[in-house]
Amino acid sequence: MGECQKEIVPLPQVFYQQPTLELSKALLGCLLVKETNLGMAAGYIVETEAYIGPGDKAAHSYNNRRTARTEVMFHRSGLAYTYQMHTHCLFNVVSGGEENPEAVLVRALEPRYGIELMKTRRGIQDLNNLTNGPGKLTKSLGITMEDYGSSLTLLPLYIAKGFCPESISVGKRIGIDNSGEAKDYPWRFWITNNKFVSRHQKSEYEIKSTKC
DNA sequence: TACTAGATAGACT
DNA sequence: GTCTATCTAGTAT
Repeated sequence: MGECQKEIVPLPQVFYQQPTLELSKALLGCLLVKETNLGMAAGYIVETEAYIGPGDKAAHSYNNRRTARTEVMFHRSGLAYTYQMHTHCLFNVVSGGEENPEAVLVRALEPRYGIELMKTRRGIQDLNNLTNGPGKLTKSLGITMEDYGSSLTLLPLYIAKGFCPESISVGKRIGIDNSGEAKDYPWRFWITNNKFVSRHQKSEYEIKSTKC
């Protein structure tokens, strides 16, 4: 409302061609946008996890498992990989390039645009509880299985430039306790001290941002 | 902090 | 047909 949204445009394909771990960090601070006939909803990405293909037991594509569900992971980077989990839909960014099935899970957002719409979709008023989890953010933005395989460089679902985080924390991934040694890999990234992260956890280390 | 129910798609036998 | 799962919300301890 009254805010200047003119500069919100999708990031180019080349953005998605960096290595998955780099992409996971680069996505922090970016704006995830979904436009529907109800309006636009968007938030800054504040938490991600990397899932690195055939060698990662926690990844759906472990051991190059190629099924109807994981098919899109084998396609080009920058596509949306949505996945139904219990009653929720989770959103991943395909990475790694053709025939290299990697992905970045977006775990939490900081609400930015369309906040009233998000509250309506979630049926709650608490801003702090709106998008602080992978299932919550998809519901807030209206991301569904219909977005499976869509390009993030095109409307209605896309990622745009946001801000540059001062510090990034690194730790173990969440919710993959049955994945053997893979559960200890430090492939979770979040913006240090951001209150919208899904879970507060001790970081293994922190990265002071030098890019942007 | 710990547990449990909810309620569903996809993978596999 | 059976089992598992990148989760959430609610309740009990």
